[in-house]
Amino acid sequence: MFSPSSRNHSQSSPYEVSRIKHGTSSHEIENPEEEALALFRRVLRMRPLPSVVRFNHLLGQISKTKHKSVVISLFNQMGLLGIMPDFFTLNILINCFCHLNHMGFSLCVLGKFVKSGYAPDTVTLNTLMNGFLLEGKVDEARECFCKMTKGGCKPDIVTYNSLLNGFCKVGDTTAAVQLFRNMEKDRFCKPNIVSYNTVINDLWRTQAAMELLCKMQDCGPLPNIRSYGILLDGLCKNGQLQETIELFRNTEEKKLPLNIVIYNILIGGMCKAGNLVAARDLFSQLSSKGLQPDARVYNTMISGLLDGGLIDEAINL
DNA sequence: TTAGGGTTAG
Repeated sequence: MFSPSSRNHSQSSPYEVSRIKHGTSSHEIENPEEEALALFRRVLRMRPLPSVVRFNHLLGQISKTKHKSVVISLFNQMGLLGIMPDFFTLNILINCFCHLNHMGFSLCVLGKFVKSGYAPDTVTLNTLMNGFLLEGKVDEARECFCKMTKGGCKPDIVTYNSLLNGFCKVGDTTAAVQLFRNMEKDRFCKPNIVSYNTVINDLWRTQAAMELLCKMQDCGPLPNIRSYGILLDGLCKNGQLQETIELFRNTEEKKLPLNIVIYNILIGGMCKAGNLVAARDLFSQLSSKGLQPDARVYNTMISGLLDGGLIDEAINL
């Protein structure tokens, strides 16, 4: 039986936790979470007991409401009634432990998986890796990836992208690029737009980022507005004004849906370069493009004007 | 199939 201490819940019964949280009486069912819990309690009293599939349905529903420790408590109640967990139950349980930062318990369940004769699948792999990455444990995520794929688990695009993002977050660009190359070689799982944007976001200071964009334009997947946003931001940060303007024109030509973030990047870039005329021009274009300036754009424009000594204009903006 | 999950630009 699994019984980790919960960080977020008291020792009340699952149903009580739910009632307290939502302030309802025991007779009022107000949301799907309460409905699932009430149903679970009814199902526990049924004789003969329903199949494990029915229980999995309910556990899955409750798990989606983010009450992971409640799921674990219900799983234990199932055990007391002699309901054997199946492949799906165990994956749900692993997911709950991962979200509660109880990776030790997640690995215990994995052991139970193997002992019961189940082979962990892509869902198990992604869930475990996500658990490690949530804790910032990239090395453990990598080890998990290596061990499980060697053991026959097939990685999918999410497996790769999760690890890619993990490497980028800790600044391990070499590992990220290596993994990206492995994906390019993988016949079954080529990099997609998420993979490209993740790597471009990591390489924005380098020429390699622009080369990746060209590659996308030539061979696909086609870059989206976020790909351009990442690069425009990089060019602005590098002070490459001419390249910024060219790339922006390229974005316009491709008729990609320009948004307020793109304009804020450009306005900030122009202000930084001291080109307040261009910054003001971009700002004044917003309404004609159907875009509503938000607080951040105002902030960028006002800061630019103040830095340029145009105090009255900043006040009257 | 009942389970899981990825970029996140200002």
